[in-house]
Amino acid sequence: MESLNDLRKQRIDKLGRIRDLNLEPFAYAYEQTHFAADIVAAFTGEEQESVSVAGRLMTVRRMGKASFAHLMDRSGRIQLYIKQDHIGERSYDLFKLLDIGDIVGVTGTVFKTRTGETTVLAESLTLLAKNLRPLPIVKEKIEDDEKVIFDQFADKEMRYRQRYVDLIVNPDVRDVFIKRSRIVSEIRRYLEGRGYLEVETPALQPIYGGALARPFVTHHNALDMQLFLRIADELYLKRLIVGGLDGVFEIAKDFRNEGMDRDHNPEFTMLELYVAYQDYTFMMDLVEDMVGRLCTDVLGSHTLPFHGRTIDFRSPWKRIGYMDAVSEAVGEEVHDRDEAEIRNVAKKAGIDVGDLSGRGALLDAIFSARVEPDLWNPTFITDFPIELSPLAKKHRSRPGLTERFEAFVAGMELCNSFSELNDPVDQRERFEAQTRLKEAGDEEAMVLDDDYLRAMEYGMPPTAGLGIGIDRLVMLLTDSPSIRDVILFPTMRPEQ
RNA sequence: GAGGGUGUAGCUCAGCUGGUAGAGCAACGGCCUUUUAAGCCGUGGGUCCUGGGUUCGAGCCCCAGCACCCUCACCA
Repeated sequence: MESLNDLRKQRIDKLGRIRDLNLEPFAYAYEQTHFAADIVAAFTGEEQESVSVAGRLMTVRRMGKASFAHLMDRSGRIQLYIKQDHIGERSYDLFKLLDIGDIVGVTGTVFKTRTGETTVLAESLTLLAKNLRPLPIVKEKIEDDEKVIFDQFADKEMRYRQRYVDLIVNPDVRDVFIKRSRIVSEIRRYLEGRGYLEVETPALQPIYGGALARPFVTHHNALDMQLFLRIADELYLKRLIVGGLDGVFEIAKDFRNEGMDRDHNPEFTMLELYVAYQDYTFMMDLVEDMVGRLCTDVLGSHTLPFHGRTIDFRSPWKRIGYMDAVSEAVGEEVHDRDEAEIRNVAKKAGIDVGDLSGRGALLDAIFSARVEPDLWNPTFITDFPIELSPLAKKHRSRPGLTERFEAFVAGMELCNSFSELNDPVDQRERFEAQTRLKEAGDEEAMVLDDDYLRAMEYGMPPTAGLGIGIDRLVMLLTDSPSIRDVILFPTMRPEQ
């Protein structure tokens, strides 16, 4: 009788047998004096050091009255050697009742086995938490300095739904999320070090804005009103620029009610930064410098592997104008062409323009199909058409364009930035153009935000703004193929 | 949203042309005081994703559904 239920019953039965030994299977605390990896790194083979380690049993090899096991803590693994004549009969009886997955504390002395593995010779063994549900058994060995893994826990659905199991048995997964955490704290440190203020703005908004996207809608009972989950922080952060905070950033979840794929999750983390008295060229330099800093400080290199190739994050990144990139891709100048001419160019290039209308949308179709996929090493695409950029300032010298750039890496958009539009009259006209698109059925068009315009009418300094998708940045820096590999609990349909 | 794929023991996977459901690891019992993917001997373990259908008989064929994965479309 050993279905999952029976395996659980066996282990629940062990709880009683452990209590029969006068031991409690769920402890309150345990004093750790060392972490596994530190012991392994520091031990020379001489000293008779006593250590207390705590963690999860990952392997057990029993040989009658003596056994070896591996314990895993936050730092890594260390081998345990448990001998009945060392820890006593009662503790060894306890050990015989333990399973892979149990959490234990062990005090003992460090030594090296005959085969040279640094090991803790146990003097005492404490059960800290009994496992009742069998863990996937992943085995590994080192062959020709390569780690070979057997029976890896690989089912993506189970890995995402039960991330706790994934984290226990797949050390690479754990490494990715540790790196993610370091990347975010390094960004904070970088920005705080330059005097920018971290702020928090509403996630529940009566009017959504700051990006072109469909929102999630919710309802507030007490106010009996519709609220939207933010699709961007942008308009609130720029209100703070009006308010004189001059340099503000926010690292927060945005929510967009759209499709999901390798690089889209409905909730995702965005860094937005606004700096008064600067323009988009300042922001380009900042992005290049900050990402470069992350490469060296977190990953230890400016050239990183990604999808079997290498990404070179060294400065300076390539910079190319949007219209130049499109012209080059189709082998034809598109700068001064009107909508009909650009439609023809797109068709000639074999791009399905379907029912697209508007010069900007057509250019974007060409850009997405012919330019974006080929941008492997970090590249700034600059000076986007005004139709695509309702919150960006008109280019100071090139009509029809805005002072805006996006950085692309490995065919993926990494960030979006512009010299912020600070002319309230111009901004009102752009909003009105968006309203016309919305009335024509564009569900992603922006909604006019009167309070934002009111704020801008009080006077907004020239400002550079930036948004970086943190999830995508982490994907690039950790060679992760899917956004779900860098989000601890990606959005899933519920089970059953 | 479209197309393709996958779903069998706790985990990783076999399962032929439709004929009583298999392996390794894990578990359980026995032996074993320097092992390491996996010592030796033995035992048990299944909603074959779900619901219909065809058939004497379905893990396998048909229909519908669910979940996940991949590609494409939209989007950051």
